[in-house]
Order: sequence, then C-alpha cells, then structure tokens
Amino acid sequence: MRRGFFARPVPEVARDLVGCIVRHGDTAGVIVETEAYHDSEPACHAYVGLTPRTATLFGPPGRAYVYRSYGVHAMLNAVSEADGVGAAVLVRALEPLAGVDAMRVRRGLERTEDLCSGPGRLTQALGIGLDLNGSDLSTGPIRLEPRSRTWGERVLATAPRVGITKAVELPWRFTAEGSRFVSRPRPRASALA
DNA sequence: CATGGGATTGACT
DNA sequence: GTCAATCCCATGC
Repeated sequence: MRRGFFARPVPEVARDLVGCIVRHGDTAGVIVETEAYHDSEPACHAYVGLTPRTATLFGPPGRAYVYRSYGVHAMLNAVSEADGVGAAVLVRALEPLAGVDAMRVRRGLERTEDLCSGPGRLTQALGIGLDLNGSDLSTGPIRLEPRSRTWGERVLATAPRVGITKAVELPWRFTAEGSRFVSRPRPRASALA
C-alpha cells in the first residue's frame, strides 16, 4: 500500500481499506469491516491529546497502532491523516485468505466464520501482538496490500460504530455488505454513495 | 497514590 | 439475554 494512501481524511481511508488485504507471516485476510476514529470526536483515544498511549496515533500515517482492550485483547489500527493529527482506522473483521490452519490453531476453533470476525479475534488469528505498535504497514511485519480487481463489484455499507458510548451518531463503520465474516452486531446496512 | 473505565470476548442462565 | 476477566493508563486527590 502506498504510504500516501493513509494521508487522507480518515473516513475515506476506512472506506477504501475494505477489500484490502492484511498479511502477517504466513497468515492473511481480506478486510470486510473497518471503523474510523479522529481526535476531534470523543470516542477516539486521541481525543485526550498527546500522551504516552496516544503517541503512535499522532505520529506519521501508515503505521500500526496496536493497543490492549479490556486488559485482554490486542486491537489493530492503521494510523491516518497528516503527521500531528490523531486519527486511525480500526480493522474489525477479515475474511480468512491464507494460513487458515494456523489461524485455527491460534484461535482453538474450527469454523472459518469465527476466526477473524472481530477486532480481538483477528489479531489473535494472525498472531499480532502489542509489540507491533508503531511498526510500518508498508514494510511489515504487518503489511496492507491493495484490493484485488474483482473486489470492485462488492457493495459497501455504513453504520454507527460498535462498542462506544460517545459520538455514537457518526456513521463511521464500513462493512462489505452481505459478508459472513463481519463482526457482531451485524449492521443494519445503508448503501454508501 | 487510588480509582475508574474501556474501540471485547466467551461462557453461562 | 447477562456478566466477569484483566490491565494499562488518564485523571484527580
């Protein structure tokens, strides 16, 4: 993925990442769900300003922001917008593409639909840990790759973001409509222009 | 220094 | 449907 891809308004980056590929080691998946976060709205970690926790968010675009959620799960984000702006795209669900057996071992599950259908699940399936916070998404170890040509046919849907208590009205969740690999709750789809 | 609160998940009623 | 696990960090005294 070109580095300039991420230096744009974060809702656009989130929308355009649906259909792209996340690769880590021998595992990979197609992104079917994302959410946008921006320091101007209170659901974003960067809303509180520059702190040790949010330093990666305010850094240059195209890096990974990986943080621990609920003391348990690792969450993968792609830092976006200009250096100095705190914004990122949360990757919420993947359709497994490669290394599916390794994903099953890491997750301790068999059903393909359960391997990567949630932000904490997909990091476990791909073996993505907190040590990758700040790493470059163009060079790896985590890499983001462009959409395949066939993806252009898929319909995109927008919905409110999941699991937040503030700025709940913003339609900044983006999903591949009809995908069985989107996380719960399934969005009530509204077509995106 | 103490406290409260999560960008969730999985197990259980 | 409800609920606990689990821990980092931002905030306030």
